[in-house]
Amino acid sequence: MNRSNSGANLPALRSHNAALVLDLLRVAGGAGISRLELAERTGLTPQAVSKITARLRAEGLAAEAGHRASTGGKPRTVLRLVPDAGYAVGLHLDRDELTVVLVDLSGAVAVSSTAPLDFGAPADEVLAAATDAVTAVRDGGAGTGDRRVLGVGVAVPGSLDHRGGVLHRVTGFPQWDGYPLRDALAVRTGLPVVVDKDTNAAALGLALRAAGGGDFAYLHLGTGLGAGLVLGGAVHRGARTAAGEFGHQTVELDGPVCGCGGRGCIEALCLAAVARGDVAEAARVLGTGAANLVGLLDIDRVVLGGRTVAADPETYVRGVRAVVDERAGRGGADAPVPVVVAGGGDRPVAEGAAQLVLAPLFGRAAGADGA
Amino acid sequence: MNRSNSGANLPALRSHNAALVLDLLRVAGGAGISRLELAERTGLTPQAVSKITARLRAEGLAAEAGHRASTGGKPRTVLRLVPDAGYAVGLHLDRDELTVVLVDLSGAVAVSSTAPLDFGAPADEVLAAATDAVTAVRDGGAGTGDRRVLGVGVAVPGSLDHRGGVLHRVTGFPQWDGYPLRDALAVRTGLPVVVDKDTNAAALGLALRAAGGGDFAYLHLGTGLGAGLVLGGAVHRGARTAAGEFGHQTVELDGPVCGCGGRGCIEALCLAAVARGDVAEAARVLGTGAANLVGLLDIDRVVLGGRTVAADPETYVRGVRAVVDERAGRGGADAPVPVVVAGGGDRPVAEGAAQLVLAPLFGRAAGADGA
DNA sequence: GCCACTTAAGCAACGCTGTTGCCATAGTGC
DNA sequence: GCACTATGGCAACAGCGTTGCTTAAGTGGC
Repeated sequence: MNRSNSGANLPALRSHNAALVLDLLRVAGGAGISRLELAERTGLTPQAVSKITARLRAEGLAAEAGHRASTGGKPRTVLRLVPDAGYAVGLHLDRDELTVVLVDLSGAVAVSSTAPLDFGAPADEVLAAATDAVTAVRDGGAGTGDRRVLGVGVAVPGSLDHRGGVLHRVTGFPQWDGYPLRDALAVRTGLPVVVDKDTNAAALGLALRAAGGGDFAYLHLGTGLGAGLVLGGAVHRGARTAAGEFGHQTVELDGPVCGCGGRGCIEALCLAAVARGDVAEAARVLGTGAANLVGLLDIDRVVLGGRTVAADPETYVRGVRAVVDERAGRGGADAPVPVVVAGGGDRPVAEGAAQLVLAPLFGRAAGADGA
Repeated sequence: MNRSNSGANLPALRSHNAALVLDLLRVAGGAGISRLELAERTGLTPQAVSKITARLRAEGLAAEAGHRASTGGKPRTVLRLVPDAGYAVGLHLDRDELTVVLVDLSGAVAVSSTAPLDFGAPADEVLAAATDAVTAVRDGGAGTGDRRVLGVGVAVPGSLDHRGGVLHRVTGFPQWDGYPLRDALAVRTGLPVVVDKDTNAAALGLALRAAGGGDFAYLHLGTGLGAGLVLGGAVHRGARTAAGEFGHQTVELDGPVCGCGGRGCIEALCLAAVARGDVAEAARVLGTGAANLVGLLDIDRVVLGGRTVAADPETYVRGVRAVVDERAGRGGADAPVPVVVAGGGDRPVAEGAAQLVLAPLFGRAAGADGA
């Protein structure tokens, strides 16, 4: 088990194992997975897996889906996740745009929409727009009978308190400082709400597309430069939800002054290169930060995103990969760390926000740090 | 529970809760802790705590130690860890020196010794010296009746594979590349052996002196510059035990060439400043890296160590603290991140190595990453 | 000095967990 | 058609924390 500070009883044991199985079903996707594979992966006995999957089937979360070819005996029964057993709303509040998605348990987007937003408007107006967007996707799309919506995940720019769901100051929008977004939206929608930084949401969503507990970094280059970290399968937030402050790391001692008051911040250098059209240099600077990160945390995979990257993804991937590979080569690493770009424009953030709600179901809630 | 990839059964549940209680007893130290406090901290019922502590007492790991003052009813019985219920050997193999310690469950050093070592000598010779040192501390000291030694933790410089206990190349000592140190020493001593990087060991040992699952960084400045990270109470190693590569992060784009082949590595800049006697500049450079780290991971506490730091601890602490505080102030953090220096010269590494053996007892084994 | 009250800790019964031993089911191959 | 193999469920079981109640050990009022 883990190093969480709380004791475990039988219900906790049960939900831990159920989450584990559910996560394996999720990762298996449409292909499904058999009971014996589940037993091997979890270390539980086949009988225990049978009991657990029976419960999941009774709850409607899992279903049998055909059989594998026999290997000399009774063929294995394939189980898969029932995607529409639950949904989550993902809401991305950006500075000028609102994106909302409805995703099912498998992570597939059922409904999605985008609208302009003035994040600088009074809180009530923004909240009303957000509430309307949530209501719209809950009722939208075809076959909208009785969808079980588990909650709303909200991704916002800037720093905040994840535990309390309270925003801190967002650069350029001081009126949000101290605003209890989680509780306010929970009252309006009648749903549980989780709030997190946009980069954390994106990182979670992108990390969940792959299996396992690998360590993962998402680097977002848009109007600013930030990072989301997923360590051991869960978002690493730190005690104050302040982790991921990637843009203001110093990569040039006594370098040019940054808007934050520091000197030689990677964000300032990167954005300056972008501003003068030197994409290759921006990618090299970004790659330097990525290489620092990979070396420091032994990250397994780096994903780039954000509008600026989306404008010229190949140059950024090539530039970042070059720096990361070169550094890794010096360290004697065997396999290079993959560097890829996130697809889908800004939607990964909204999808990741929805995953903030779903992740606990799959045992991927953060540990002692940011739960 | 956690996001480990393995299922949990009743014995796992039991040992999880036992470890949790044991960790609270360890942190409480000589002051002890009552059953009801344990119940509050763990979230378990008082009755469950009674059962768990009864088992621990039966195994000799815990004992009753007096009573608290009454608050109107039966006074609480204080429980404490029995330190000599188990010991661990910590071995620090450095480039020119061998340090060995015997610590008890509470982390107190019972026996300790240091001897010169030629790490460049043939492996057999080094191993023989290490084995002798282990044997000496097992039998050394007073009242050496029947100490239960749980294992040997070994800290070595340079990169390695923690899982397999195999060394990679150590700068300047290529003959160790691929050497199966763990198994070799396990055979010679007849004890379980755990191998880790010196910085990781030091970080673990220093982090365990405080309670809780805070995120902690140890920065070691000696012949090189490295870091050990403790996230959520356990060492963060990454999938390849490569995390903590702090010294070769770039803090000056196109800066001076470093021995690693890169440019502007923090290690090169820091050591260059040390070489020309500019301790304040070295501290500033180190502080820049520390601030990068604190911002990226939302680290709670930074500890400095290593011979170079030990030569002028106050200047380093002051310099690093200045940079970290200044950066934190810009980010709007409330409380400054403490920056302190590790006491005890090189012994923290050996003590931490011993904690590599003890940590699992207290539920602080690494998670999916490096277990 | 006695009694009422409060708090701590243990005993016994209980519900629920995963495990074990055994059996039914459903295929393959001779 | 039979022997064999692998899958998966049924039933009994040991062990976990929980619940309800009892006993132990103090304080404070009268």
